[in-house]
Amino acid sequence: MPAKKSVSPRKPPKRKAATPAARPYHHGDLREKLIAATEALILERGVDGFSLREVARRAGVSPAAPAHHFGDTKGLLSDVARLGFKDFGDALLEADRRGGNDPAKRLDEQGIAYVTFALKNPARFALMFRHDKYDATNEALHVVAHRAFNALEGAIRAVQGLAPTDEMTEDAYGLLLATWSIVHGFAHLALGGELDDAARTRGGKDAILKSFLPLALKHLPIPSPRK
Amino acid sequence: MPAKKSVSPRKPPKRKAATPAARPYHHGDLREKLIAATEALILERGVDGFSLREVARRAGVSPAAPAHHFGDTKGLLSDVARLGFKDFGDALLEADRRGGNDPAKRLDEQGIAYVTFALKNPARFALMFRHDKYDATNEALHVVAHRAFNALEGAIRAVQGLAPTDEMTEDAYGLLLATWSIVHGFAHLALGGELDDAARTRGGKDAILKSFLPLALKHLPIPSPRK
DNA sequence: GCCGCGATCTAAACAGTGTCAAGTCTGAAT
DNA sequence: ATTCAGACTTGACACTGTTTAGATCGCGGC
Repeated sequence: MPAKKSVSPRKPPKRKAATPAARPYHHGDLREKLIAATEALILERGVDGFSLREVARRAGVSPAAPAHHFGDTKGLLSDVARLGFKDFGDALLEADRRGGNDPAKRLDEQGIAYVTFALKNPARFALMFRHDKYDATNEALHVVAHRAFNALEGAIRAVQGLAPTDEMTEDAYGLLLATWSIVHGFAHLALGGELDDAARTRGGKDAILKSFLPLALKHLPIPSPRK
Repeated sequence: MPAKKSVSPRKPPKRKAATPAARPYHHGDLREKLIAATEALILERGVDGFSLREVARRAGVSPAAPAHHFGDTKGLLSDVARLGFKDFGDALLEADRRGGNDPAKRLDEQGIAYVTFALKNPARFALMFRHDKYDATNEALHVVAHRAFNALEGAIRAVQGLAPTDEMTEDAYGLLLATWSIVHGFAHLALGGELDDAARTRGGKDAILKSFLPLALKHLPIPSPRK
């Protein structure tokens, strides 16, 4: 880094350099760059290994630069979490679509998609459910999070034969809780490494998704489309 | 703090103060004091709000004092987690005992105990499943953690009619996964505040434990003793 | 043409963190 | 009585997030 600068003692104060975007003071895409750097960093070091200064360092700006775009650390992480919830909701809705007209299949596909997303995007998923790390009052975030949740509730309603406007019955709510709990818990156990020992003895690397998850989901009393 | 010291310019180097344990340099119970302070602190500020210096401050010692008893921060948190797993295992085994000879009741009681422990000891529970916060290679910790897990597996075996020496069938392992996932997921959702909105509209403060949890557990296909 | 101006970024500082190296104190055994 | 190992303190270092003041850029209005 310093090698580059040592050539010219100070940046030549010419009005315009030969190349238009040689070393722009404004580089314009800093916001996106910071978000990308954040996602890479939490993937490498985990949510708690995140450091605002390290992100700024990777983006090639000063430690105070991110503040202008995101306010503070929580602001940046809120935006990353928001993007995570967006993709998460997309994945669930896509799975729901795959279920077609079969309510049980819709639910089954969503359950698989829920856990799959968590395992394919461990850092984002971990961040998304670490409420202390981002701003809970962020409205845009709340919207996409609710959208993802509603995908699940929609399938539950279909399974129970409820119209979207019907009030949730106790039984329907219980099933919603059970389903959400089981996929959420499975994702947490898998991400926490709690299933690694078992995976080592009972099949290969991806036994968790391919074998364990269906095994567990089979025990939810939904008329299973896949037996 | 300084007010106390300003009275005497320096501690009088008398051999023995009038009161034997007036301001002992060694106070002997620092280890326990640090653990207690840690549990209080993570309860107040969450696992991430923990600070080794703050704990030392509360125990009335210098920032470097804990190092001698626990090595580093992870050492201290490992011990706190270990104690948590000890009590957790106790709670599960006690619930198992309450189940008597009814395998389904044993499992049901353990499920309730699992979530109840999490909600009554939110900070400890959160720490216990934050593997990055403590030393994973800690042997004593691994022992008590495994003990808690075995309580659950024991009930599953009983439900499936397997002897303790029998190999777990696929179905039994699936049920174990499903049960663990559902209680673990439920606990995480509840602790994350994910159920608070629903709890507000569907019953009072403790609707989560008294209403939601049985509602969810009912959907596990175990011959329920309480129907 | 240029000039100001808001947006963007830097530099320096502050309070806080965990950990380490040295040094000081203490209680007890020798 | 002196030694001595353990318990603890002191001071330092490198790191963190955030704030303040100032430098720089690009663009719209004159």
